[in-house]
Amino acid sequence: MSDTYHHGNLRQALIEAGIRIINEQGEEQLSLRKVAATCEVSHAAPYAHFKDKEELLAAMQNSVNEQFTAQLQRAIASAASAEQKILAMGRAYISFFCHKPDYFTFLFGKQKLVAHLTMDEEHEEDYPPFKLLKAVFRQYLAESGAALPPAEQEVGLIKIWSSVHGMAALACMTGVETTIDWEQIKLQ
Amino acid sequence: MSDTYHHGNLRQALIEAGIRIINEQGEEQLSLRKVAATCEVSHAAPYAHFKDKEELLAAMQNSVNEQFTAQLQRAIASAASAEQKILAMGRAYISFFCHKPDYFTFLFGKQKLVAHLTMDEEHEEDYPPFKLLKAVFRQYLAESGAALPPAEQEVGLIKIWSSVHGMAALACMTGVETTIDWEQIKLQ
DNA sequence: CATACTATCTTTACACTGTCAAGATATAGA
DNA sequence: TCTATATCTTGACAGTGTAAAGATAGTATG
Repeated sequence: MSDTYHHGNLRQALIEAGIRIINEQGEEQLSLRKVAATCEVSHAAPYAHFKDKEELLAAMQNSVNEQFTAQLQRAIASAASAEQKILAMGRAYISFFCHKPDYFTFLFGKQKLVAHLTMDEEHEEDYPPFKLLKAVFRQYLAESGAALPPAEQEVGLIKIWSSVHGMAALACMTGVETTIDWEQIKLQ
Repeated sequence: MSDTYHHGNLRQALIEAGIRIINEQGEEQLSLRKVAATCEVSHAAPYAHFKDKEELLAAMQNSVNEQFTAQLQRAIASAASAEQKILAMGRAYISFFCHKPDYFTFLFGKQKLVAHLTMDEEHEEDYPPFKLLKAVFRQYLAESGAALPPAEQEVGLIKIWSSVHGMAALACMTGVETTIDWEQIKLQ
């Protein structure tokens, strides 16, 4: 199969066009027909390369994940110890998605909630469950007598929330809830 | 405006029907027309109560969040210290979504990725970035000389991943990246 | 070279979606 | 009783994913 068939390499072109649309217009604006039109091809042409819309989406995610993995790999290359590598991965992880925020929602979903994850009291009313955790966390800080600066308070809060959230995700999807030792969640 | 107008209380009925559809058929199967049909009402009737499909979705999320908050509140009621409350909230958080897994994806998005968050080597090939973290984490365990049981290994891994993931979400959505002290991510 | 074969792409069609506009209907208030 | 308003129905439209049938162009086989 040649490289300059009817279109050239439509499969790859569709993947790249889809990713470009997501970055420029957001995921909810992505449709098979629009991707096909971007490649100047009929609306049913993608079905020669992908069984589904889902299969194109999966191919797009694979492509993004390759870039993501490459960046992580680059980050740990120069780190000495494993602990350093973990920290470097954390930085690279966040850096990657900060430069391409649409990739984050594309890979992980909506996630709008986390915008409320700050300790300031302005967005207090936004997300009730998190408001509750904030209040309890302030109480915890008071009890433990620690006078942390605001930035560190935020980090502590995020650590708790994201740990629990990640565990809930794991437990929901895999059902391994009972194997988790909850005492491990404790602060510090 | 009476309580037994044409339909009774269509607004509430639509919200409940929508939630039921999500629990029984999944979110991707939810459509305005199907919700309307479930309430035995014409396909345009919801527009008397909701401007958008999005507005109905938001109302449904509010309803679920109310249940969620109530369960968290119940959990912390009997806890003595703030630290105990945080742990109780963590347990209640996970318990809530374990009993209604579709609520989790409904509120937080896809999240299928986290199914790979186990330390067993079977799903190793699933998600390359996470595979990388797993390898580095094993290396870290070896370096630190700790012989943790598998369950605790998983918890450590989840703590790191979910912390970084949660911080990436925060940084992407709010742009507060620079205020975070990364040294805090360290293990323990 | 001629033929058959296969991958690729187009055209047409269908059911389904969200949304809007115009009209019907029933309740509330004057 | 009359009017106004909220609620609901009907009908329409553009856009969606997808399947079927046909056209086209490359590849392989004789």
